[in-house]
Amino acid sequence: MKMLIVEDDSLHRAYLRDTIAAALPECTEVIEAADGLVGEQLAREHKALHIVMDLQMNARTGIEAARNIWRERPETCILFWSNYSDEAYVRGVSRIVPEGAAYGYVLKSATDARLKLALRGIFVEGQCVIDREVRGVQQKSLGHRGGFTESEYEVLVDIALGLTDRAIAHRRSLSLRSVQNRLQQLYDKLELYKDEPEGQQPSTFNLRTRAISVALLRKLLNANSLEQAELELSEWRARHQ
Amino acid sequence: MKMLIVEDDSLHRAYLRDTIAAALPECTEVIEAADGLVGEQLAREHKALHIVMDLQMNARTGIEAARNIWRERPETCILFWSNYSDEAYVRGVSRIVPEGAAYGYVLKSATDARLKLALRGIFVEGQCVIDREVRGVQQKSLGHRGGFTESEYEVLVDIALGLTDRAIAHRRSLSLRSVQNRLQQLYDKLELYKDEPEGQQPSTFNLRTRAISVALLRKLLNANSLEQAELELSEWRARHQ
DNA sequence: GCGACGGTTGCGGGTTCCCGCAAAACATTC
DNA sequence: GAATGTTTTGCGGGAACCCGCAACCGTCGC
Repeated sequence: MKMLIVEDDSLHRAYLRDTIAAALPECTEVIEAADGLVGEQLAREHKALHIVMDLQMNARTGIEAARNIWRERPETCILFWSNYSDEAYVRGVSRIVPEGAAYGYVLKSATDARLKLALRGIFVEGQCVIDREVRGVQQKSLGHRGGFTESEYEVLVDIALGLTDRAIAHRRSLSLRSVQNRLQQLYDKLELYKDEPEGQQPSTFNLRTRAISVALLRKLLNANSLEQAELELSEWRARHQ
Repeated sequence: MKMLIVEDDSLHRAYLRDTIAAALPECTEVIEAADGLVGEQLAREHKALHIVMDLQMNARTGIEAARNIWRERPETCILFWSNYSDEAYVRGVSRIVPEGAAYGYVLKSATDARLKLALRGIFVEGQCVIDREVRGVQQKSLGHRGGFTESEYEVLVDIALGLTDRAIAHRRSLSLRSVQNRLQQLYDKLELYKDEPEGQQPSTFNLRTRAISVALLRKLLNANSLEQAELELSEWRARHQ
């Protein structure tokens, strides 16, 4: 079995190497990459089918790298090993995992035992292994309890990119009014009206920017997801001269 | 010499412990904390005067913890050891370091040798040791080459929190128009007009939200600094019922 | 004293945004 | 097909925002 490690922190890389050696004696070869870009290349060269991947790297995000790798070889098994369980990450991952692929999402704060279990589960048994904390976030984002629909999430990203209503309408092929409706739903679900003072004085908050603010605080968005979205936006803008 | 380590990642904590033992043989006692909150408490209990501190922890940010510690004992020496050199962090740190205190800012990607040098420089010689990359950011933010003045930075934070012009004016004791002037300077310096298409068609970007977006992309702001600012805002709002 | 300069404030108009109201389009169910 | 619910769209008004213009201050240097 060949294993590829994609992780920018050398300490964590060393730890992974040791833990993999201990948990997977059948693993004969370990390759390492320090960022998503070379990770992608190595995966291609070595036709690696087993990958442990950090999210949050400079040259290329773990999510981007994984998407490209899965595009070429959808049967690849990938274990995402991250510090955070931000909804932005969880959403990003489940958006790209191909039909029936085995993958995992384990937090770096997990114990040795948890990580080893996940390694065996994914790479030997072909299971999906998702940490409890992560699972919680996943459920919330998909289930209807305060979760956001795909279209609401789309407009959230769009206003976070700084687009106007009109631009969003154009991009998503909607009428102006529909965009504004979605925004309203978004404002409702984010509970922007909660922390407004009671009185009738003009409100302290600009809803549009406040929405971005609380989305960031709630980890619905993060810097990485924004960067990604920015890329997609400029691609789109290039296509539509 | 007594040393306090405040760092949430156990691997990094172990690495620090080893490196400190190697670089500072005069260090007789090492205490550890896994987040800012207990870091603060331990600093108080042990009257620690030498601290290595991570930024970016859950319970309490390194910056908050350091501010509180320095408030009590301004002669404490603190080495900030962080993954990133975001302007938001650098600004946050230099905002709280007391007159004449010895401190350091070293990136986690630095080599062993660099870290050891910094440890001796700060804790033995009482120097300030700032990594080159960090220094670059610091200069830019203070020097006038595209840097932001304190007041521009203030309004940037305020709109990122989602405040209206009126609310900002109230908070900062300015007229409405002055706030809008500052916003305009901000928009200029962020070069929001750059990536607008030439034509006369209505612009694709909402300046106010776009400003937040590019500030995040440029690391002028990050999730931590926003959280912090959110706290200060709610304190302020409590004071003004 | 005086002109120059940067920062502040008021005014006004054009645009965008927020959102209630109601009609239309589509999907569900009986 | 009739009844019901959901989503989309247009209209319109009030508020907030962007910003040019002009007047008003304080601080310099001379």
